[in-house]
Amino acid sequence: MKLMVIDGNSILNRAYYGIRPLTTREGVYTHAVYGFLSTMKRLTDEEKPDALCVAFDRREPTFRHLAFSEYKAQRKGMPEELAMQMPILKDVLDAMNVPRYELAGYEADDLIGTISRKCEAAGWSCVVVTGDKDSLQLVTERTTVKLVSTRMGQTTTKDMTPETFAEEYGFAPVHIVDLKALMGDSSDNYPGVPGIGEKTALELIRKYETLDAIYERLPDVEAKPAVCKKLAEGEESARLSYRLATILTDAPLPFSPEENLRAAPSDALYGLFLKLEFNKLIDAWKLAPPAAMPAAEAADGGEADVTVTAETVTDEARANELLALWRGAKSVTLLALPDLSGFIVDCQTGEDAAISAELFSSRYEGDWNALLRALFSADVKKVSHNVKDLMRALLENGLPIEGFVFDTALAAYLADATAGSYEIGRLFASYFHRELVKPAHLEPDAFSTPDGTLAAETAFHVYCAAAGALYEALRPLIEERELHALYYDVELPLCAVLARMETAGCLVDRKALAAFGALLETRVSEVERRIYDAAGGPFNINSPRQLGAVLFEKLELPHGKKTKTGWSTNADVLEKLRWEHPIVADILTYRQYAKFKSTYCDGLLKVIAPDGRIHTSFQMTVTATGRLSSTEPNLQNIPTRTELGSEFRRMFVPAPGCVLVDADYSQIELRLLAHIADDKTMRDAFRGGEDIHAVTASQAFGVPREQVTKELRSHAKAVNFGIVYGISAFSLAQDIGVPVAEAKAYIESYLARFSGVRDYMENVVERAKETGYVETLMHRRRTLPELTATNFQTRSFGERVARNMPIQGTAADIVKLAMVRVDERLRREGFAGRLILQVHDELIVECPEAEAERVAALLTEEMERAAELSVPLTAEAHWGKNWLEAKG
DNA sequence: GCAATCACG
DNA sequence: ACGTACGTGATTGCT
Repeated sequence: MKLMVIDGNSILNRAYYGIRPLTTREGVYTHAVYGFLSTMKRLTDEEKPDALCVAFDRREPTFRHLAFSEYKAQRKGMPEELAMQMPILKDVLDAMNVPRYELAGYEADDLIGTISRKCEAAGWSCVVVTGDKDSLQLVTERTTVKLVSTRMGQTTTKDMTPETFAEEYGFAPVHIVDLKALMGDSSDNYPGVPGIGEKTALELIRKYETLDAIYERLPDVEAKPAVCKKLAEGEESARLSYRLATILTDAPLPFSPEENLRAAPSDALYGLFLKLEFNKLIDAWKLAPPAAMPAAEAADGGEADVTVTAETVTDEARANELLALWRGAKSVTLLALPDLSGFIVDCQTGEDAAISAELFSSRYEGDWNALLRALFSADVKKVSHNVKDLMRALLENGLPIEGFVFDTALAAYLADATAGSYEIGRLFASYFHRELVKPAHLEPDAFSTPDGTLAAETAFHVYCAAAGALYEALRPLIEERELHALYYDVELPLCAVLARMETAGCLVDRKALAAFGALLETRVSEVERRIYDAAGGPFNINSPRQLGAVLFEKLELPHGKKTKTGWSTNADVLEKLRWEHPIVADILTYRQYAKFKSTYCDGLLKVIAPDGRIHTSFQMTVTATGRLSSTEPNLQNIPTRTELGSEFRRMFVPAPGCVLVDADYSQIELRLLAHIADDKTMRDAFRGGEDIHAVTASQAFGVPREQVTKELRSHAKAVNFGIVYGISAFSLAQDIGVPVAEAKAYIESYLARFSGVRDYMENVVERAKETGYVETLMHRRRTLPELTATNFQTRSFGERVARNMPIQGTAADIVKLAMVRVDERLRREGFAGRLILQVHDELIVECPEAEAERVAALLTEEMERAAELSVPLTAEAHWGKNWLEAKG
C-alpha cells in the first residue's frame, strides 16, 4: 500500500510564483490553487497512491523559532494575493475528501516526517511531494521524495530514492542534516559554520558522513588548517543548525495511513469549481452536477416540472400543425444547424407542458425550403442564440430573417461584456451553477462536428432547453439594468443590419491587389539584399530575436528598452536609431513592405469570395466597450496613415455604375467628453465650430488663438487623445518627444483650464469605486474588478478604463443606433444603396451613382441625430469610385 | 499557444 | 516608488 503526502505550503507557493496570475470574473485570485490542483492531479494519476493527504504550516512559532530567534526572521509574509488562496485551497481539499493535517508549533515538514515514519511502521510505502530539498533527509527504502520545480510555467518533478540521492550527493539521505549543519541555510536564515559553504561542507560529509564524526576527530580532520579552525570556532553554531535542520518524525499527530484512503469527492466540489471558474478541472476530473438534470428540467431552472414531449418531425402535416402552434405562442426557442440542414424548436403549450420538435432536412418528407420560409417569417416569434450568424445563413439562402425577438448571447454580453465566452454551455453554468449535461466531444456553439451532425443532434435539445432557461433569466435582467432601449432598439435590430452587410460584402479589385503585391515583393527583395549586405550575411529579419542580435550585438547599436525575451526592436526604438546606421532605415522599410504584403495583399487575396467580394464577419460580443470588431478578414484596420498604405483603399471599389459613400463623425469622442464632463470651455469651443485641437493648444499653452503653431496644435492633439485614454506624463512625453517635466506641465495646465474635464475624471473613478462599474449614456455597463486590486498597476489600469469606457462606449452606442436607422431608411425609402462597412466612427454605403448625393445627405442626417448632446454632433460624407476617393 | 510587431479608430 | 494611454485582429517566429 502506498500513501502520498503533499507539502501544502510548498506546492501552493510554487504554483503561485510559477503561474501567471489568474482571477475569477469577480477578481478573486485563483491561480495558485489551480496550479496546486493540476500538480496534485498529475502526480496522483502517475503514482496511483492508495491514500492521499496534505500537510500545512501554521502561523504559530515552532520549537525552531524558540531555539533560534532569527529563524526565518528575514521572510516576508505571504503576499495578500497568495494568502487569500490558502482558505480556498483548504475548502477545495475538504470538498475532495482529501485529509489535511496541521498542528500548532510544527511545520508541515515535521508532520510529513511523522507521517512517513508512521507509514513505514504500518508496512506502507510513502511518497512525499514537496519543493523543499530539506525533506530529502526523509528518503529511505520505503519513502521517496518527489521534488517539484516550476520553471517558466512548466512543472517538472524528480523522484528521489536512496539510490538516486546517493548518486547525486555521494552520501546517504539522513546526512542532509549534517550537511545543513555545516553549510547553513540562507532561506531559513540559520548560519551553519560561518565561513563554510556548500563545497567544503559536501567534501566533509562525503568523507565523514556525520557532524559527530567530524567533531570527534577534529584536530585531525583531513582539511585545510583554515577549515579546521572555522569548524572549531563554529561548533556551537553547527550544533544549533543541526537541530534546526532536523525534521521531526515524532510530532504528536494522531495519524494512521488507513484513514487517508482515497475517497470520491463530495457533491460540493462541483459547485466550488464552478464558482472558481475551473472549467478545465471539471472536465479533467470528469465531474458532473450533483443530481444530473434532464434537459427538460433545465429549461425552467429545475424548479418546476415541465412535461416535455420530444419528437422528430418527418412529415409535412405534423410540421404544419406545429407551425400553427408556434405562431400562436408568445415565443419559441429555436436553434439551427449552421448549414440550415436541421433545427429544433421548443414551444410552451401550457403552464407545465412543452413540445420540443427536431427537424432535419435529410429526414423531412416535404418542402424543406417552404418550411424554413414559414419558420423565419415575422409571425413566429423566435428566441435564439447568436442571431446575427443565423440571419446571415438565412440571407445567403434567400430566406427571410424576421420575427427574432431575443438573442441570448447578445443579452448575456450586455449583462457582462468581459465574460470572454458566450457559448451556451458556459452561460448556463454561470447563470444556474450547474454544468450542462452534454456529450464531451461536441463543439458547443457550432452544433456540428467534422464527421457529420449526428453527435450534434443528440445534444440539440439540451442546448435548446438551456437557451430557453437563459432567456427567462436574461429578459428581466435587461429591464432591471435599464438596458431596454439599448437592447431592443439598437443591439437586436443591428443583428439584421450586420447580417446584410456581411452578406453584401465589399468588392475588391483583385488584379490591382495582385499587381501591388508583386510590386511590394520586388521592393522587399531589394531591401532585404541591402540589409544582408549591411549585416554581413543573411538572417531572418522577421525574427525580432535575430534582428536584435544583428543590431545590438554585431553592429553594437545602442539598445533601448527590453521586452520579456530580449531587446525591443519595434518601430519606436528603430526610429531613434535611424541615423546611427543605414541598415535601420532599410529595416523600417522592410517591415512596412513585409506587413503590407503579408497582411493586406496575401491576406485579402485569400479571402475574396467567388463573387469577387470580401465578406467580413462583424463580432458583436467581443469588445469590453461595446464596439464591434471585424474578423476573417479584419476590414477595420485597412491602412490609411501612410501614402503607400492608403493605396489599399483604392482596391476597395463599388460595383459597376455605383459609388462608395463614406461618412464619418468629426471628433465624436472629444464631443462626448465635452458633453459627459459638461465642460464649459470645451462646449463653447465645439458650439463655436472651432478647431478643437487649436483651442486646446491656446488654452493649455497660454498663447493667443492666432499664435498657435502647427507644432503646438499637434502637441495639443496628443494631449486630447491622452486625456481620453487616461494619460500619464511619461507616456505623453514619449509620444510627442518632450521632457517628462514639460509633458507634466502640459497636463496640469490643461486640467486647470478644462476644469469640467478634471472634475469628471476624478468623479467617474470615485463613483466606479463605489459601484464597481462604469456605464455609457445608454447604460451599457463594464464592471471593473481591477479597481479593488492591491496591485498598483492593476488598479491604475482600472482607473484609466473607468475614464475611457463611458466615452468610447457611448460613441459605440451612437454609431450602432445610426446604423440601424440608416439601414431602415435606405430600405424603407426605396434606395438601392446598402451599408457595407463600419469602422467605429465611419459608415460606408455602396449605392448607384444617381443616389450618391441623397445617400450622403441621409447618412449625415441620421448620424448627426443619433444622439442629442450639449454640443453639436457632426458628420461629413463624401463619395467616390473607391474607398480612398470616398474618404474625401 | 504565446510573444512581438504593427495595422486601424 | 511602482510603469507608463483606450479598444481591437492578423502575421510571424519560436517553444
